[in-house]
Amino acid sequence: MLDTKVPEIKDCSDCPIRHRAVCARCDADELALLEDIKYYRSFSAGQTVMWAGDRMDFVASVVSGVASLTQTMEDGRTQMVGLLLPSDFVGRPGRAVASYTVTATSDLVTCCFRRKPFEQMISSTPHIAHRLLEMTLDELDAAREWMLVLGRKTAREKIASLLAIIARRDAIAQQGPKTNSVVFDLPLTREAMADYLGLTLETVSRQISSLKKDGVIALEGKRRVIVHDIDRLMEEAGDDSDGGFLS
Amino acid sequence: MLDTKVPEIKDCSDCPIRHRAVCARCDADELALLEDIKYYRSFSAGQTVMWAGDRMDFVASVVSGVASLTQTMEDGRTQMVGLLLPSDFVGRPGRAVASYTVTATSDLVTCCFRRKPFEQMISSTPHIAHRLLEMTLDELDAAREWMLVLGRKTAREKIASLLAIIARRDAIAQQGPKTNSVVFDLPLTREAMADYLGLTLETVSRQISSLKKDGVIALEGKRRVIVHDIDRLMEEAGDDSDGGFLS
DNA sequence: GAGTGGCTTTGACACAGATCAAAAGCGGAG
DNA sequence: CTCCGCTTTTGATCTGTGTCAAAGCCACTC
Repeated sequence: MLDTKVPEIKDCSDCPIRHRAVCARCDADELALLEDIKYYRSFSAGQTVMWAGDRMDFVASVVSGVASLTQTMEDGRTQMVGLLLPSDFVGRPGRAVASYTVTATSDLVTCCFRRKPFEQMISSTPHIAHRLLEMTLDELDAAREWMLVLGRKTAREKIASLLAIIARRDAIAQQGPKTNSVVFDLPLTREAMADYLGLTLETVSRQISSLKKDGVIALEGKRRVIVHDIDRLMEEAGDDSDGGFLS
Repeated sequence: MLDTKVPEIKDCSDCPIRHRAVCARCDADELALLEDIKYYRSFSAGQTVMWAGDRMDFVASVVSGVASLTQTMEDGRTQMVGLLLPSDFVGRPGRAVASYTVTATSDLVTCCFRRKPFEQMISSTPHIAHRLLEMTLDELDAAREWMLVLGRKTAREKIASLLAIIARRDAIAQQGPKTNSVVFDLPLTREAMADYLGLTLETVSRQISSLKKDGVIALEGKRRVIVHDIDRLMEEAGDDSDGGFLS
């Protein structure tokens, strides 16, 4: 498979992630500077965007689709260490070599910035530096949340946690009237879920079947998930179901 | 136990972490501004510095000692999500409520900054903002490294990884002529190690005994560890022993 | 419509690490 | 010196998840 879709967006003002990405705080002048150093790239599902250890001459924002960050040990054990959704940032300013392998989990469009000029803009444009700090702090929180999942939760709780996270994100993105039920497509294969959760794909499959049998979720095909009662799912995840407000 | 030692440092120029903490890049003028909003606080080993959910009116740098960040589930399962060493930063600018419980693992001295004025300084002082971004990116890398340990390593590899990290830090701090052997004190109890590694304390104890039996490490008392061959330890940790340069 | 390849499910069994229990080591208080 | 409380070690057993193997399902191609 090769790159297929050419993205239709050309201008930042049409951009679907304009108000959430690194550029969120930029004013018109700043945006104009960014326009000069940016270019779009698309990848189809399964393609590797970059290998750990590769030289990396750009940083990027995810415009649409899902990408994953993974680490692999010599014997092949792999752990996903990040799930990149639209508006998330890829790459590390100040570092020339990629630390993680980045893979397009679904078809993917990125907005790339040449690294050197972008680094200069970080120094000269507080709006970008500040937004990047904020996003990095959010990612650090997410990583720490994930450490609890990896270190202390059972297989069933791990699956429920992952489903809850995706469900929550979709609930926010689709801003419907708030209900107790959500329907969404899993953007990950069983194997990718296993790599995210520190499990084997067989265990993932078994636990999904078990949650289905117990009526916590329902499936339509292999990928579409129906959650009738989010609170129930959160309970299965071992999280405070009331969001911690009342306790 | 109550606070005991009063810190001797009063001035930033004597400060042992002056060149590594958030203030590393500050010039004399900027330092003077920081001096106005800072104060030292000490904690003795075992004391809780702040509880998850507490209102938090300061951020801080660890000056000396070790602190840990932990998350706890309702049923008591605990996961350490960060190990804070001298120069590390505590707290999140822009957030009024602590996300994690912070505990002094050893006797601890912190340099605290009142949160509001510190946040203003982030906006007005690029040197601080930039250094904080850099430190946050480093912590994110460390958290992701740790996700691999939690998700994919065996108990023995987890212990070896933790020892390797502490050994590496000590080797750097003590800047001796580079040898293949290191001696250091564990700043953590078996239980704290278990909470860091997602294991039980019994498993931690057994694996340490096993590494000792196999000659990978030696112990002097319960806390002092002697590593004769760091490469051997790195191998046990499942990491690239050559640091990835040759492969 | 049969064949192919990728993903997913299910089953049988093995084992690493958890759990439960007890004893040993060690430092501080009286 | 002895007692007490805390941490650590060690032992016996249990169990959740991994491993190995086979079959099912689905989309696509020829």
